Amino acid sequence: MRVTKEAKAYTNEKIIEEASRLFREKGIGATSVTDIMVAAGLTHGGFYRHFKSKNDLAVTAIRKMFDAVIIALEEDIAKNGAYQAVTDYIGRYLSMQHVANLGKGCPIVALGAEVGRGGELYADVMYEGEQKLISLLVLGMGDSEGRKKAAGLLVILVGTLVMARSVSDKTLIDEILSSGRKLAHGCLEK
Amino acid sequence: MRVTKEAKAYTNEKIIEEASRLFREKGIGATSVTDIMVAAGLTHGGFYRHFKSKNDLAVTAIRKMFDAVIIALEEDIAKNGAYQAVTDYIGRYLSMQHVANLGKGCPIVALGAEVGRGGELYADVMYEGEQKLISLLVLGMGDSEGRKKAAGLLVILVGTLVMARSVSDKTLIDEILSSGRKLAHGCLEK
DNA sequence: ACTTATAGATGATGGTTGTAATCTTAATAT
DNA sequence: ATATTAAGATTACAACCATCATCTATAAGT
Repeated sequence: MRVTKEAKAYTNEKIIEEASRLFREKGIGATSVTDIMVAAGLTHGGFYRHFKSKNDLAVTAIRKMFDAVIIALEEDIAKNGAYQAVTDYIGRYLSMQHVANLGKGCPIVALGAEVGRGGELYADVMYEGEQKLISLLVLGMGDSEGRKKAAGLLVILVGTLVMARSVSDKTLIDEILSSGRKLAHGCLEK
Repeated sequence: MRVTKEAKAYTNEKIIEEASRLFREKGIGATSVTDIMVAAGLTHGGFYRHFKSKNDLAVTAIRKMFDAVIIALEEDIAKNGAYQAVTDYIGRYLSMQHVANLGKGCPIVALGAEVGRGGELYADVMYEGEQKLISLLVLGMGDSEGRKKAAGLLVILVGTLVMARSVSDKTLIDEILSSGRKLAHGCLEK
């Protein structure tokens, strides 16, 4: 049964949305096309009317994940100024909620290792997203050598979250997070 | 055909060895039992004479990966002193070779995200390995608050490598690595 | 020497995977 | 109003997957 253009556009967005949640929750390889379509309330058959392949969707979904982070950060910068926005960002990033909420979390942490194995397939989207994110973080840094320092901040955030998620003891997670926060705030000084 | 005890022990070790390479190269989920057994020069059937399940092997293999790092670091400490050994470790960790050589690299970077999704399955081995590694890194740190600083150093190493591997442009990788090195050496001061 | 235990090979299990063909139905284009 | 197009459902595919049962040949225990 054919549907309206609007309905198709809605479906398309829904697929991307569910995919970007599932990919982060379970990994790209461990998420099947059927998983995604069922989550979107459809059967698997219609998938290829929307995307050329699962990899095609994955690239689109990763771009979407970065966009969400970037738009939220931009808005916060516009509202509260860059320094406050980046400080907030650190707080959110290195929170227990971010450790637990795989599906909405940072794509670098969730997918970095997996896309690193995929050769050139995902390198471009990751590069683009990371660069845009760093550009925004720069605005909140002290100043000189801002870009290098911002990249350093992102490295600390990513490393902390990967390590926090790799263990399960809450007390230990707290320790890792607080250690990461200290390092991260050190990046903002001067 | 039954084989000698020695032959079985050799096979057992070979399976673990090939698995720890393949798991890091392709991920645990993307590596099949058959992949591992073929790499070890056998067919898939004998696998369950050695391990109760694929997950059982994965836990063993992860422990082995950490052990290799830890033993090498201990030896370097014994030979050249802790400060020099940790400095060397940073150099090796944040090298182009480590970015490229997935199969022999740091298990936290290669598997951190994937085991983070596996619930309690792998949390203990990861915890153990990370703690032992941090204990050794402490020896090379300035002194006071050594453990917290060592954890911070490991966070920086992990974050840098995850990011470096997520992109493919050599120049960019170099930039990320050099930025990580600067941060890492900053941890050693004072 | 003879029995038993078992490492590894072969083959089957029931399941899942990404992708493609075909069908149905209703939205568009004419 | 009719013809065409295409979104999504159904079904089919060939290829995998982890695990298990069975077979074999031989090492280990007696």
